[in-house]
Amino acid sequence: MRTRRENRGRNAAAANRVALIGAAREQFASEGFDASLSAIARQAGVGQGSLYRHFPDRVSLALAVFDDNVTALEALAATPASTLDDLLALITEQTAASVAFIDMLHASDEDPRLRDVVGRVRDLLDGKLRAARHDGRIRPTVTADDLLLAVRMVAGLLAKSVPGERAELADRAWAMLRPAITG
Amino acid sequence: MRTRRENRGRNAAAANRVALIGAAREQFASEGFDASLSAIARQAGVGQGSLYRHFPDRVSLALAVFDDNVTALEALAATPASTLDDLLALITEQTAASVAFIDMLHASDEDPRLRDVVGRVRDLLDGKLRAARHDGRIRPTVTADDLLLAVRMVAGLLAKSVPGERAELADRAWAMLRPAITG
DNA sequence: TACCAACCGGACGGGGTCGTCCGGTTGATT
DNA sequence: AATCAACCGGACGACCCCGTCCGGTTGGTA
Repeated sequence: MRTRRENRGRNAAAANRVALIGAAREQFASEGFDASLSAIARQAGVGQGSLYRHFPDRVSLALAVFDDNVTALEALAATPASTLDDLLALITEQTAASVAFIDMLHASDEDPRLRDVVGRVRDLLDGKLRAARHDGRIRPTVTADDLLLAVRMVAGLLAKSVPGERAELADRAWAMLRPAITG
Repeated sequence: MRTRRENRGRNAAAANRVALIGAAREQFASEGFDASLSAIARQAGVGQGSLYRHFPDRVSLALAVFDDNVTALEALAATPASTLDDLLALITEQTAASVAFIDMLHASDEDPRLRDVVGRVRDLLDGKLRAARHDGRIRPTVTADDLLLAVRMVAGLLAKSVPGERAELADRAWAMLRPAITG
């Protein structure tokens, strides 16, 4: 929460943008994708006007927040040493950290920008899956869509649970799902 | 949606109650546990006042709606011929039919009445699980809590999906989870 | 210094919900 | 017919959110 005096004037734009993204990250994390935009502006110490000037709609704000997440996933996947399990673990960690990221993974929403995010995640899973088919013990019938389904199941479980219990719940959930993947 | 004239007067109470439960069932099904109470009263063709007179709070209305669901589950479980799979199938069917029932199954909520509902479901799963340990092929380490976890995973998946896709999604989800149960 | 483009905060209108409160209707009872 | 307990619908005040609009501030520039 920034003070209200320092963010006026000509070159406050960049700082305001950063503050908005930070506040949005927190609100999205706890409240989900439908978090109140007013609350985000409030927490950022910024007027409603500035919020809408920087981010014309809720989706563009969400993309600014969660692009970091997907970028981190892509960076991990690009490391040849990283395994499919590593990737699933990071996704799980990210979902545990933010209800809105869970919401984005489901994206039954119509906005194509949100579907693109899911597409990127799916592609990463697909890539690692192909690599793992050779290296590890992967059940041959498993598809990338199956993996995405599993991710969504775990995510949906975490969505409606107390943050403190998420890590343990995720472990139990993956313990049940892993046999279906590794055979 | 009832007409507005027939539900005045001294003995309209019972009819209003029925209309409210019906409207609530529909609204809860599509909007989830947080459905608008105003909308429910509106759809029932009943004033706000009557809604709150019959059901002082949202939970009591939800209980009136979903007691039927749990009763049906208990009836099925009481049939000796019914299997654990039958029970899981009916639960899945009920969750697919109502977002609010999904919400109730998670009940990270503090209200003890909601937790009781989950408790009843858990007990049913526990009973059938014990029976199935003798009859069918059940992995011995599986507990009732594991089953509840699986149910919640599938439910959480269905919660954020288009109703039309739910049946197929549920099938795929259970296909992945079944190995963890039957071993 | 005087100007002004760029940017800002927050008020505002429109819309929704919640829960309460009350005047009005109904029909059983006397 | 007169009464009145039981019950009803919906208005109402308090609250919140969304998205726009505008007067006000800032600081670079001439």
